[in-house]
Amino acid sequence: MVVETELSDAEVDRIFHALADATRRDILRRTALGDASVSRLAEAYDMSFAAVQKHVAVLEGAGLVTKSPRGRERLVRADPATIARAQRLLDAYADLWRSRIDRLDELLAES
Amino acid sequence: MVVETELSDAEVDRIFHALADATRRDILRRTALGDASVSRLAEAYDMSFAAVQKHVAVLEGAGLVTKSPRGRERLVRADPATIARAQRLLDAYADLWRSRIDRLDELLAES
DNA sequence: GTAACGTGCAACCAAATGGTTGTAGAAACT
DNA sequence: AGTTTCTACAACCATTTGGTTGCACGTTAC
Repeated sequence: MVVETELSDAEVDRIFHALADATRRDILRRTALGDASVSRLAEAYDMSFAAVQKHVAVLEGAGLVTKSPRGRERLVRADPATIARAQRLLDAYADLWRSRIDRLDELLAES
Repeated sequence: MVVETELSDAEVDRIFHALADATRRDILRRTALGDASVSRLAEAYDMSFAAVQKHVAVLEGAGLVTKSPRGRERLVRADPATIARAQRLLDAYADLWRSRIDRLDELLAES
């Protein structure tokens, strides 16, 4: 059974903030396809290793990826559970919209 | 028929950045439930009218809400199409993860 | 043991963010 | 006509962000 923790505003902030950068979305894409070390990821972008390290830290702080030591390197892997949580957040807004449409339909039906 | 425009990195940046703030998410929630003027929205938050105005501008820049003049006020309404686009973006990452699982399953099946 | 590699972290810097106050214009009310 | 309401926008300010370089430390390779 899934625990389904409640997300605080700050946590949701971190998730969407982490997704609001093309480099971080690309890192998420790569690590969703397969684990990669930080230096391996850094090779792919036109910026310093430290910059990529910071991006990974932002993703990690949002819970979108986890890091596990493997020898001298750290393997970065995407956490699908957090992605699923973000999806459900957007579902909630879509639901609000649908409920609004339903209410408008009711009002129109009453006339 | 739906046009289904391709989203640029900058547009996706704006969508997720707009969602990365609790006040803006609440504005989106309120306007999804029903249109509201900027000043009506501003009453709900403990900050200046100008600050709320800026938040609405960020949501508008991301395409998550639209503003239409109604007398001297501007009605803010949520745009469900952009919310749906954001959902599909997250779907894409979830799909990547699923394809990875599938590949791992194949590898295990081969052994 | 020494050199090279991978990582983490601090210090620094320019630009963006999120808030403020103030000013000004258009629409509505009396 | 004059006042109030709603909105827009500029200027300003503190903090955060996203990048840099440099240094320290553990791990692997020779």
